[in-house]
Amino acid sequence: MIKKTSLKDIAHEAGVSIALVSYVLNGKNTKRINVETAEKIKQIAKALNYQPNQIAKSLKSNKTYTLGLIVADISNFFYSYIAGHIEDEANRFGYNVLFGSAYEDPKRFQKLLDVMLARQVDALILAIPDGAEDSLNTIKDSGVPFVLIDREFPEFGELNSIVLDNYNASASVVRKFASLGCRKVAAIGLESNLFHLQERSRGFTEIAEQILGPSTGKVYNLSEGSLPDKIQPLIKQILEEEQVDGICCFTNKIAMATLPLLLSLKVQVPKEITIICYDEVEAYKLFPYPMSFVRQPLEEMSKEAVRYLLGQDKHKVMGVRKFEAVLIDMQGYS
Amino acid sequence: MIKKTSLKDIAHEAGVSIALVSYVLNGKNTKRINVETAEKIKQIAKALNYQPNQIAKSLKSNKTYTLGLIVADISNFFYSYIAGHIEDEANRFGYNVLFGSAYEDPKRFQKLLDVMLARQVDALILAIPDGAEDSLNTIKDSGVPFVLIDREFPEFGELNSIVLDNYNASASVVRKFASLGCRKVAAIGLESNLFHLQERSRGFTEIAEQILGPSTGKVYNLSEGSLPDKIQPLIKQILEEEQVDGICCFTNKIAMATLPLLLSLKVQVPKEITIICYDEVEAYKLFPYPMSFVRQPLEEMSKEAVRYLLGQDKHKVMGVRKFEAVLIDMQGYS
DNA sequence: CTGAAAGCGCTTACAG
DNA sequence: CTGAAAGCGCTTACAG
Repeated sequence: MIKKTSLKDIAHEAGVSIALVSYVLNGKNTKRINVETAEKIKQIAKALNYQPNQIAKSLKSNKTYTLGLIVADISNFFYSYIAGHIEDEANRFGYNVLFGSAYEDPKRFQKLLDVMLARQVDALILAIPDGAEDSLNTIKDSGVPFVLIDREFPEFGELNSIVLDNYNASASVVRKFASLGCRKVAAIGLESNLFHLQERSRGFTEIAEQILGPSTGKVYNLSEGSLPDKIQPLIKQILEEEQVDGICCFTNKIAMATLPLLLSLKVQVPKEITIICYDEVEAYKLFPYPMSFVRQPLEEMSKEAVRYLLGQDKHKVMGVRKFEAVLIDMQGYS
Repeated sequence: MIKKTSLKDIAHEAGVSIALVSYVLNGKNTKRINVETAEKIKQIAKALNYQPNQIAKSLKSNKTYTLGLIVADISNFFYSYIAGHIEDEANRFGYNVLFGSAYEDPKRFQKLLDVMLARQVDALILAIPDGAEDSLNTIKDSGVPFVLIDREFPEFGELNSIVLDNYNASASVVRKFASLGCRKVAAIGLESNLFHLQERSRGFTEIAEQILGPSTGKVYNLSEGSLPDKIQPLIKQILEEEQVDGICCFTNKIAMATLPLLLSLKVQVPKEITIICYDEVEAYKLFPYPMSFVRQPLEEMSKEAVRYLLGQDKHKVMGVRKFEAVLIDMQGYS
């Protein structure tokens, strides 16, 4: 019960060599093997409930059929949704997924990365934190195929990256605001050097300037940790002092801090303020007022990452692949 | 860059045996080794950026430092939250987590299980689906330490399980309804033989009978797939024909189908109906009316599972450990 | 048609 | 103080 059966056990039982058992069970050199011997071996393997030891296989083949996935936080729906689709697609290729959350901490990220490389993962899908550019060297030096997801680092050349076209997404957010009659909008973002967030800001400000006029699209950045404390004064400031009539939340975390606040402050949505958020969460279904959100094609993006890594093309350079967002309108129930 | 450095490389470079390098790098037999040789070896290891191959280590040691986690659906917050805490705690023990979603499908579950066992995971944390009792034999025969999470199978003896005290949780739900003045309540559950769901039903019906009177606590079960279609007629029936004044949703999925419906039907909460849901989700923060929910101590439960498996006690039988729920009141913003 | 042998990268009891 | 050797469970070129 504790001892697992190995090729040796089967070989012993069948009175043949280990090599032969290996050939039979793997269906190799199959034509030159005595049919009866083969049958007998298979019988015994089944009877002993043989399960090949993947560790031993991996040592020989240098393939672990394991995909390493490092996200910011698996308990954030954005990443768990991605993780689910990555797993599904990986399974299709006979792969399993080893995951880790780096919580946007470069040290934790590097540690997870080291562990995954030591475990000889065949490929990596990574949401690299801000400030972990050093880890890029580890990754490149390892020679393990990788794709960055939801992150890009243009200053490091054309790294394989699967990202939203964030500039464009923000542009369509601003256009949506304009079409809903907004005159002056604001966005709440995160204090971060991450390029994809910068792009959100840049698109927001530039397009606001372009279609609503100068200084109509300010972006206010908070640190993730200070959200609970600082979001309320910020919202008040934006609404009262800045006379803004449209707010865009740049992440679902920010949205989940902002929306309850609007409810408790009894701000009239969308009469006083129009709301557009990045990233779909189920929670929006409970928000009683009309709002819109930016949907990333996450399923497609996840699967694309896996297909690239496990398909034919892993040794070609993919470079940066941008996906277009879809803006979704929600009516609310008020 | 592609070729990883091995003990052999270091040994060659240092002009010593592989064994010696292994001893030095693992700090074994350390006192009987020439200090200078040791230093030299360490230098070279560092210079060549040596990372031990875990696969080879595992083959020898029969330890993979991998924890297998099979949940119903990683993209459901309930499980991704658990997964996050399991990972954190596992990391603390030097372990990594291989995960899979079985989507409540016994075949998928068995397949994931087989793969994880073939990969020689050191321990398993499992949310076994309804109808996958056969897999229990695979698990037991493997001899791999395991804990069921959020599931229990009393008909199979005292399997290690970490669960909510679901009977008690439902009891406190009913008491809460009563204290809020409800006279006749109903619950919406899932068509399933899973014991923990049965217990929720049993506690609900029995305690309702006890404190509100006969036939005051019916449970309506829907299949997960039919939720989108059948929830609306069911809610209408419950409200209009059955004259119920309190509804309990037995899972967060059911809650996320029911609550938006109440909004769109403009049902007055809590005037017409009082709502209590199982399992916390962030979304409740956006629900504009007062409601209550059953909070499972998931962090503690997750960590307990890991500690049992990776700590001292893994070869003792843990049996069923029940955790008590906490009922949380939410004011809403209406 | 089948087997002995080498080897994947490590560890460790044993011998010197 | 150090090394040769066996072995973890597999695969596979080679020999017969």
